[in-house]
Parts: sequence; C-alpha cells; structure tokens
Amino acid sequence: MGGAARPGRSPRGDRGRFPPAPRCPEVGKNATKAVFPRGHPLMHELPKHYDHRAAQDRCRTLWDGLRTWHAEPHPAPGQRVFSIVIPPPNVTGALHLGHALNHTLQDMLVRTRRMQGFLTMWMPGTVHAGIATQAVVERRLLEEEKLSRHDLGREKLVARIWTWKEQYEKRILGQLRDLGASCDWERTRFTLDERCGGAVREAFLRLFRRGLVRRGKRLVNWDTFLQTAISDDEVFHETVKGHFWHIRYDIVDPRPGEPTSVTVATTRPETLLGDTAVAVHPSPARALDEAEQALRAKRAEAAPKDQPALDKELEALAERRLGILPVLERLAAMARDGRQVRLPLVGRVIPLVADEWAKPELGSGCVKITPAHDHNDYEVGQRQRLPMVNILQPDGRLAATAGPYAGLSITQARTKVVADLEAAGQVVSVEDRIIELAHSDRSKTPIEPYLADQWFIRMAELAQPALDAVTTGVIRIVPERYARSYLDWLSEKRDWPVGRQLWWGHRIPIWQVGGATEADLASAFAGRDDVSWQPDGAGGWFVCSSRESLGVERVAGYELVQEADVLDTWFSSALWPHSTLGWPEATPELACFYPTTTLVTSRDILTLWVARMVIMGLFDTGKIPFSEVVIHPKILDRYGETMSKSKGNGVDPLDVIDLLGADALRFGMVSMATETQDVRMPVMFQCPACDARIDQTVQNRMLTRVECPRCTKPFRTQWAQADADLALARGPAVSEKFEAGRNFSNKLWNATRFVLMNLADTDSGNAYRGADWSHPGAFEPEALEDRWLASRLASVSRDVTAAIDSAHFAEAGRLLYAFAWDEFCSAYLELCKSRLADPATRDRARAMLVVALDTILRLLHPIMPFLTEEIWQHLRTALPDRRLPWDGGAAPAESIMVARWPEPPASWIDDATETRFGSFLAVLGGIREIRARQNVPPRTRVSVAIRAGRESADLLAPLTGALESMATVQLVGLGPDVTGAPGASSATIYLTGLGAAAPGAPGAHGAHGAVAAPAASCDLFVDLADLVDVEAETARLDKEIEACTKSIAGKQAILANESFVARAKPEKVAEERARLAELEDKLAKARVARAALAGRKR
RNA sequence: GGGCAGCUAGCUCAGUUGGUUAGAGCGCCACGUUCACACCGUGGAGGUCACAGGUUCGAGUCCUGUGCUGCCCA
Repeated sequence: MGGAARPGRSPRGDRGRFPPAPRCPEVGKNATKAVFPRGHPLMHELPKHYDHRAAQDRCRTLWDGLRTWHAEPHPAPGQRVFSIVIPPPNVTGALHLGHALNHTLQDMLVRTRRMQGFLTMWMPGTVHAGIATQAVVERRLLEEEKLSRHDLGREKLVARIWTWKEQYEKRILGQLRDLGASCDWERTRFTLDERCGGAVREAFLRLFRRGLVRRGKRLVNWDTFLQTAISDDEVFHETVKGHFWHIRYDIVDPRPGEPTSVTVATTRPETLLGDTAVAVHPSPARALDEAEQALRAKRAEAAPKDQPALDKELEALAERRLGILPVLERLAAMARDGRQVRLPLVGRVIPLVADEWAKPELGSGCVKITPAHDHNDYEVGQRQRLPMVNILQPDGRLAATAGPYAGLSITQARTKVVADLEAAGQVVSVEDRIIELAHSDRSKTPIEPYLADQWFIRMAELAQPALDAVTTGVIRIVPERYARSYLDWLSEKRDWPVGRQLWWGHRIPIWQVGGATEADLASAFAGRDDVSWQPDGAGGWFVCSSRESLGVERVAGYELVQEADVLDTWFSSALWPHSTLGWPEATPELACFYPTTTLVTSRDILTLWVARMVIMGLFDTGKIPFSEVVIHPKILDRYGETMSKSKGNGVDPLDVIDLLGADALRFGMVSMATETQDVRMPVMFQCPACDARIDQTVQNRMLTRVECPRCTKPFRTQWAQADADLALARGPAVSEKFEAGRNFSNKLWNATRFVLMNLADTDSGNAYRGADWSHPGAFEPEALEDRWLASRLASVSRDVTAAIDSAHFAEAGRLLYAFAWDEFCSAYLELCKSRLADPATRDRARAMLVVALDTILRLLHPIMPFLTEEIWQHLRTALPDRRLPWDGGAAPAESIMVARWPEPPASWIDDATETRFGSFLAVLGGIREIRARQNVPPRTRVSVAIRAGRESADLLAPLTGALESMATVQLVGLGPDVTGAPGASSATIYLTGLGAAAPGAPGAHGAHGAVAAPAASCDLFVDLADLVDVEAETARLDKEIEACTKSIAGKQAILANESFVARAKPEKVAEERARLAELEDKLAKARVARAALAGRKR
C-alpha cells in the first residue's frame, strides 16, 4: 500500500473567524535538509532503476516542509490568481480510479499555474454524503450488532457516523496525498463542519426570506429500507420477472344493457387497496383515431422489414373498434353520469372517471387509479380531485388504511391479495411479464412511490441566471457538447425537493409553532436578524433561523418544534466553492479566491452538482462560482462496464501507486483524459508469486481465489472471506495501461544518470556545474543539432502549454512523452556521445543537455511530480550554478514545484533547422534499415558512401561522427560525385527543405508556374561485401518495383484528371508532380539495383 | 420515446481547417545485453477507418440514412 503519510483533523473544534484548518501531522515539521543527500551524485550513486517508493516519501516530506502547496490570500501586485475547489470525495469509502483521474487533472492544472506564477490555491475536502454514509453505517450496525438505527437513537447513531467519517476522511486525504495532489492542506474542509454548516443555514434562511422555500405534498421515491425519500437521480431501473394481473371490478347497480364490470390490469395488485377511481377515456373513438393515425404515419416511414409488424397492430386496432369501442363509449357515458364501481376485497365504492390517461388502444381500455402510489395516477388524482389513500407506512408495511391487510409487508400483502381475489373469483387472467422496476441506488431495494410532505426550493426564479451564465459564455463548459445537458436540465426549472428523512446531515433549520400570532413571533424574536417566519398554511407558523439552536423554546406558551429531516447533501455541496472560503463572512479568502477559476469534474454530476453550484453561488454571492468547467471521461472496464467494488472489476489506485509509482498512475490517467465520453481499461490480476498478468473476466472476477496459469500458485481476490483464502497472498487488480508511465519514469531517470555521469571531466577532474544563461543572448546554440534541440524545446514548451490551457491533457502528455523519449533520448542524447568524448565540444554538449533536461523536467512536473522533483534535487546538487534563460538570474528553485514554467523565446523556433535535422535522421534511418534487412550483425562496422548534393553534404558533414557511431558505420565518401562500391546495397532518401538535389534527383516542374517543393535526394550505398543476402534483396527489390509501379500509375491518373489540375490548389498539384518524379526516380534506381544483383548472383 | 457520444491495427486510443504512403502505447516477429536505460536498443509485420448513399478534382475527416455499443433524460 502507499505511503503512511496521513493528514488527520477534527473539524468540530473549529472556532473563531476563519478557523485554522487541520494540519497534516508531518506538515511543517521536517526541514528539507536531510531529505536529499548532498554531494556530487555521480552515476554510481544513482541506482539503475527509479525507486518510486523512496522518491515519493522524500518529495512529500520536502513539500510539506516548504509548504509550497499553501497560498495566503494576498497576491503580489499584478499577480494573477488561480483557485480551484476539489469535487469533494464522499466519506463512504476509499478513493477509486475515477477520483485518481479527477484529482490528477486538477493537480496538473494547479501545478502548472503555480509554476507560471499564479497565486494558486486548491481547496481539499470531503463531503458527508448523507444517505450513502448513513446507509453504510446502518448496515454494519445491523450486521455486527443486530441493531436498527431506532434501537440506537438519533444522537448515538450520528456519533457513530462521525467516528466512521473521521476514519475515512483521514484515509481519503492520505490517498490524495499519496497521489501527489498539491492541495492546500491547511484549508481542508468538510461539508458538515461548522464553517460549511453555518453557510448552509444562512443560505437556507435567505431562500426562506425570499419565499423560495415551500412545503408541499409530493409523491416521492420511498426507500423502505432506509426509510427516506430519495431523488430521481438515486434511482436505477432493473428488469425483473413479474406478473400482470387482470382484475374484475364490479359496477355498482348496473342498468339493463350496461356492462356489469370493468377489467383493469396491474403488476402491483396490492395497490388496489389504495385505489380511489377507475378511469376510462372520455372520447375513446377519437383516441383510437389518433392512435391509428400515428401508427399509419409510422408505417409510412418504416423500413420494409418493420412494416408487417405495424400492419398487424393496425389490424388489432381495427378489431378493437368492433369489439371494445362500443363498451368503452358506454363506460365513458357512465363516467360522465357519475357512476361507480366496487373495489374488490374491501368493498369500497369508488367513482368511474373520464380521464385521458386511460388508453383505449391498450388492454381493457380501463385503468385503476392509485394516486398515492403511482406517479401517473397521482396526476390523474390531481386532475380529477380524487382522494389520496396512502396504504403504506414508512417502514414498507401496510397501514391501517389497508384494512385487513394492515401490518403485512408488501410482498406478503401481494400474495394474500392475489389469493383472496382468486378465491372471490375476481381474477380474470394472469400474464407473465418483464417489468422495469425502480430500485434505490443506496439500499438496492425496490422503490415505493409514496405520498409525503416535502420541503422544496422553488427553481423558477433561481434557475434563470444560472442558465444565462452558460448561454452567454460567462461560464464555459468543455467539451462544449455538455453545455446542452446542463441547459436542458436547468430549463425545466423543476422545484428541488431538499428534505431527506435521515439523521446524518444538516438539520433543516425550521421550527413549527401552532397557536401563536405573528405579533407573538415579532416580540419573541425582536431585534433578531437571523430569524424569519411564514404561515404554515394550517394556522401556525414556520420559523427559520440561521442559528443552529433557535434559543427560544416557546412563543406565547406554544412549543417550537424543529423539523426532524435533514437537507439533501447536494444542498451543502452547492455552496462548496463559497462556503469553504468563508461565506457569509467577508473573509480575505473569499475576496481573493472567489470566484474560483476552474472546476474539474465528471459528466454524471453536471446537473446534480455543477448546475446547483452555479445557482447557489449566484444567489448567495451574486457571482458565478467558477468560469470554466472541465468535464473528463469516465473510466470503464474492458467490457464497457463501470468499475465498482460490487462487481469486483475495479482497480485500486493504491495498488498502482505501490507497484508502479504515483507518477505512473498519473501519467496513465493523463493519457486517458481525451475529449471522449468514456475510456476503457482492461483489468488484470497480477500474480503475487510470479508477476504474471491474468486477464480479468466476468467469470474470474467473482472468484475468491484464482490460480495463476503460469506458476499454478493460487492467490486471493477482494472476495476472500474464508480463512483458507485469506491465508493466500493477494493478487491485486492492475492494468497494463500504467506501465507506459513507469517505463517513461525510468527512461528519464536513466537519461539523468547519463547527463550526471558526463558532468565530470575524467581528464582534468573538474566538474561541470552549469552556466549562467539568464542574460539576453547568453544562450546561443551554434551546431545544427543544438539549434534543432533549442527549436524543439521552444515549440514543445509552446505546444504543451497550449494543450494544458485548452484542457487537452492527453495531448500534453503525448507531446512530452514523444519529445523526451524519441527526440531527447533516442536522437539528441545518442548524438551527444561522440561530442562528449571530445574536450573541444564537450561543454557545448553539456550545456545543451542540461538546459534540455531541466526544461523537460519542468514541463513534465505537473504530470509526474515525484520523479521530476527527485531528479530536480539531484540536478540542483550537481549543477548549482545553472541559470536558465527564464529564471531571471535566480538559482534553481528549492523545489521544482515552485520553479518557473519554461518560456523559451519564440525566436528559438526554427522550422528550417527542424526540417534539416529531420533529414539527418532520415539518412540515419535509411542506413539502419539496410543493415537490418540484410541482417548485418549489430556490432559489425560497414562502409557507407553517400551521394548527396552540396547543400545536403554540407549539412551532413559536421554530423558524420554522430552518424558513424549511431549507425555503426564507416563513412567512406560524402559528396555529389560519390559512387557506391560494386554490389553495395543502396537506398535513396528524399529530403525536404533542401534546395540542391543530388545529380539525377528529380526536380519538380509544376504547371502554371507553381513552385514545387524541391526534393533533394541522398543516395546511400552500404558496402555489404559478402554480407548481402542476394535472394532476400532481390525479393525486396521486386516488391519495391511493384509498389512503385502501382503508385506511379495512381499518381499519373490523378494528374491526368483535368479537373484536379484545374481546381486543386496549385501547390497541391505541384506536390503531386514532385511525388510522381520521386517515385519514377525510385523505380529507376530499384531497377538498376535489381540488375546489378542479377549479375552478382551468377 | 427524446438527447449526447462512440465504432480507426490483436487490445486501448490519437488523428486540428477535407489533400503525399492513416499514427501512438501495449502486444506480436527478427536481431541485439562492455560503453544511461532489457522497465532497453534497432528493424519489421499488422488497417476495406462499422455499413450504405451523397457532396467534392479529392472524404477517416463534411452531409443523409442504417446497424451495433454506451451514457444522460423522460
């Protein structure tokens, strides 16, 4: 597992104006001194592999000692501010990969801005997550002590949850630190701490005063296990097997010729106990006509294969006109006449009503109405002014209103109702049916629609400014497409039910009092600006206060009773950006850091959380809470399923940190942060015995133990419970996606070893300590490769910065990976080897190596903070005298975390040099390819002659040393008149960006006077003497001749197309011509080589 | 039912305003460990860009439709 560093805190002790936030125990205690060894770190002192565990410990201690993550709310004159609040993880459990992604991206932004000189503050914290946390603690209580929350009582349960919270908060914040998050640890907050709680009550009071809080009846999603209402967003649907019962209700006193009964159908027969009507459509004929029209329209547009099915439906509809329609017409008339039906079993007489909810095209055309237990029926009940009979108690048992069924559970009641109906002969038929059943996401039990009193926040007035903020672009959502779901959701302006029947949360600050007059209230609360009241609609009053305790127990002798419910967790989350900064008080923090700059989050809480933060931020402070919302993808497993502990398909970020390092985890996360909506991550088990990787499948991920196919030893999984399983070593779930980051860490580590080992002069014994390049003109590379690298440093810095600014995180990671690995390590560093051996060129090469390594480290720091800090400290010791051009003459910073962001001048960028250097690499590649395809042993030095035009030859001449060492060759000739040794294997390299071509190279002769890109060519002749594999080479040339011939035909066709020549851009046409000439040249040379080979074969 | 995405190499993903031979990482094949790194090096193989139409001199890219997958909302 990860490091042991864990911050701890006690939020309830907060006191005073802006309470001192909790401190990590380690913070501030250790100085930096002893952490990183002093002395000259020659290569032998650095291990061959980057030790991520040691580095992480050292870096955390260093950063905590320097407190570089902390920001005081006092920007220097002209200093820009960057602030960000963490989407607080909930204290239910440990952090998962989604958090790791979210936090990595925030840290990447925060570290970049800090290095760019912004006053940067990242507020960490956690959320109390009312339902989720209470549910977890209640479940444990039941499992371990067989107690319900009612057995324990409110106070004791809440105390238990606090204990849980302390434990998990510590763990979560520790994990956040293990990840390397540079949060301001001295400002950690929790949604239920005193500061946030005060803000919640104040915000609620303000809403109450503005008349935006109302109480009303509403059909809610009732979780009978947790005994609370939950929001629509906490409901998931699952298909289950069920039945569809058709039940006969008898008509009361039918007249001659009238139907004597109606049949209704339901999947929940027990709800008939709460029926208050049976509905029939008011004009069934019209409804049928409309249904038929819709069906015909659909058929007209349907694909032929779908039409037969629709025809059948039309036929069925026609039959209904003959069969059912007359009955329905009759029933509709009876409904208008106020006729009634008798409810089976209970015998209650209920009206037949005419309502459009009944669909004549479906079933019997009649439908039972249970307003208190079905969302649609509720609306019918409202329209028809029907009574609402609630047959449920909060615990899911049937209430007294259910008569003889009272006290039964829903399942029991269903069984009994069905049995009784059958006995009474009222069941017409029973069908099997697949039902979409709503379940509580929290308790995983089926939801019951339930009529309850609720507190609501009126949204009509509040939503508009939040909509405007996004439509006018004051708040930018990236990627843009997500703005639509935000706007769609908000524009419905549905009132927000904010009450939860829980004990863990902010108690609703409302007290109810009956009997008192307004004058009584006015005198009781005289001079109090923290209290407001409204009539409760039943002759009493609702009193709202921003104080936790009202301080008044009775008014005019009448008792004030506080609301028992707590607020929806999202209410406190909605205040997070301003409440954590001290609102409603005008703290310096609020003034400095609010509005925050960016919010980084995932798309599933865009509406639940982001929209509500905008609403409440605007309402409370008049300002938007942030100006940019960055939405990142969601991580799924290889099957496209969300990761979860209950599926066993999750990867624990701490396993990755432990095995591969936090930097590897972060690099993997950043690479995944593209604009896509989801990313998939194949999960594997890692065998603890032999490190083999075993693909995780739907089958094996549920096992308690898995046997390694390679070493045959078993290991345990997260499910292990039996002692026999628990005795086995644990096989962590990992993903190979993080290996690229680990390998990259090691690559840079070794590049550093290389640079450091080359700092000492073995001949003179002097050590190179860097140079001062801080004054203008101090840093002027001369050699082509140095100018190339300087140019690349500048363009890569520019591109990486732009990628981060535009939230293209993966792009930034990819650019740095490719540059550091392919260009700095594979090309530049290799090329330096010959220069470092020569005292005349040594210091030039060292200077460039140092500047480049330093720059790469800084650019990479936001992604890989530990590795870069570790190396930075080694460089600091070895190269104390270096002054980078963008450091303003200052010595290397104490920590790379506060080093200046690289800003190489744009004048370094030199496209021509980059192109010319590309030519060198192309020549090198060409020689290597000939060697490889001829199977020349890697250490055999062969002779090479290069025929090139003067410019190309001049370009290559200073690089011959590098070429010889990198390609393991001896250069025997370079120039326009060079010829290859007899039988040499040859290749032609086309070099762009060079004017002079080798003799015989293709020139481009564009039509219309267009200038074609001149293609200079180099002919490489590798003298293979006896090494050549004639057959293989012949075959290859044949293949090449064929490919060329084909391509030439294609190009000729394109160029023969008059339309192309006339309409395409002239440079495109010229390009095609140049390309054709190149191909023709290549073909001719291949034929010559082929002929030479044929002669040799003999 | 409405909305938003995705479909590119064996796997996971890039691919900007339409323009040479569509890229990366991992995996695979061949060769290679004295000289930073085998967590490595050099080279290679591997793609009908889901499908069908259309626009265009030219489409992975733009338009229309179809299929499949995922998510959000009802």
